[in-house]
Amino acid sequence: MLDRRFIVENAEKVKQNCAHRNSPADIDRFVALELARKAKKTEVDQLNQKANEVSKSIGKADPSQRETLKEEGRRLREQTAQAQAELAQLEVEQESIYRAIPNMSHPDAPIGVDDKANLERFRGKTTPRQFDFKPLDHVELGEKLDLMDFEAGARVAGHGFYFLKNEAVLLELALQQFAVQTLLGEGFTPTITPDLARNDVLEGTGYIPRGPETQIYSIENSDLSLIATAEIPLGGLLAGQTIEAEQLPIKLCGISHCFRTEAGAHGRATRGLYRVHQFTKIEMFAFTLPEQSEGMLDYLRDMECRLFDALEIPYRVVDTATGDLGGPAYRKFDLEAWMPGRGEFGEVTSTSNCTDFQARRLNARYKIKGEKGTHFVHTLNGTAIAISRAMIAVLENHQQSDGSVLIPEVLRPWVGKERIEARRK
RNA sequence: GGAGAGGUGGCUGAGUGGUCGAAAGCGUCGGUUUGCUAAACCGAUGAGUGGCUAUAAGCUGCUCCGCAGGUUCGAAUCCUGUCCUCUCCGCCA
Repeated sequence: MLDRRFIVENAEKVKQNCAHRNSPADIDRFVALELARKAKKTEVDQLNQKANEVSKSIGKADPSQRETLKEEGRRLREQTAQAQAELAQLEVEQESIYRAIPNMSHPDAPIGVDDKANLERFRGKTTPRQFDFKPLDHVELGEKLDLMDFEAGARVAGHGFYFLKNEAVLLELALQQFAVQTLLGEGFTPTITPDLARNDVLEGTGYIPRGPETQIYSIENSDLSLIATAEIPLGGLLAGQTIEAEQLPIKLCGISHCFRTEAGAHGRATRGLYRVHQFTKIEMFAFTLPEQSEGMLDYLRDMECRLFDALEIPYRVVDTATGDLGGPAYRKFDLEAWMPGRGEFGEVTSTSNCTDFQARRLNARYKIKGEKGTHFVHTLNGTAIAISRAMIAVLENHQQSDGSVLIPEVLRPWVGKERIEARRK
């Protein structure tokens, strides 16, 4: 969330930003409520002050005075309770608007209401291959090479679930190893996170666990949900904590399963591994000082480029338009890999600078030695490798005319072979 | 799953109704001492959020002792609920 005072003092800017980001939040109403809230809070404080004074005096008072003072105290506490109730009412209304206000946007982010305004910034080192045969998509490849079983997945858990088999399993583990080892070399602390998290952690990171549009599976009779990304538990890592400024930046690598209901996503791009309910993801996450976050975003994006360049996968880097940023992101870059089977680019990574938007809700702060007070950290997240989508790109880009798939050089140590041979069934 | 113990400031830990935002120790910061380091000694040292003054510093209100309620003029302290942690037992990869 944004700073309340910032909203009041920059109402016009915030309003314009909301327009750019398709947010219906009523900023004028919010500002009015904020002023009313402050006034009411002052009233509550003053009543409390009087009541406290009376309460304190009773202990020292002459016994004959006590009953009169008690009566006075009772009366003041009643008034306080009344004012407090009014304050709470204001806060409830304000909160619902507050939650709908998105983060501010980076001045260089392309302005536009949806993903059509996204701007391609540059391309990866690998250029798309010219195939001298008709490339298959990963589902066909998977079937021919016996790498995935979607039917069995559906029998066991429904549409959107799958079994990985044979080399696909080796490939998944290899992609994990490759990503983790690369990040390890860059000083990221590797973690395996819980795959479930409390709903307040979800909310702190900007995910909404309930409601008709939710992407989140929640666990019945508990306040736990399955995580949609390791960003959630990693953000929660410092929830409610205050750390020393010199510990920043903190670079984390989180390995987790990700679960998404994909509500309302039926129809397009649901074939195969592209849009599934469960996948493994290696995620990068960073806590930084405010002045470090812009540089860190570039760094995370460059890490993603490095990984996909090394996998010899063609991609483009897209600067996400304001209307497509979601709530918490200040700026976001996506890598879209070329997927020959689909004949189009498909999103494989996404990295965001959330500035202090998540930190404020998570209450993650830092303090500078020798200085009074605390400040909110900045949080950033970025996909290192989302296995299912990376697997699509690897299989489709590295398929050969004889039906086999060449394993990218960097994965061979972990796959243990250089090629997935076409099978003779 | 069963039984028990406990959640207090950066940490350890005292505090059972008013003088408690909270002892003491550790840590941290500043100073004295010192050839240097260490030690010793002295002093300072929680956070959030408003207001006043304002270069800065400062002054001041309110809130916060896991969280939410309740009792009371008054709650870290009493009551209820809830979450979490730890120990033991059982079960289990």
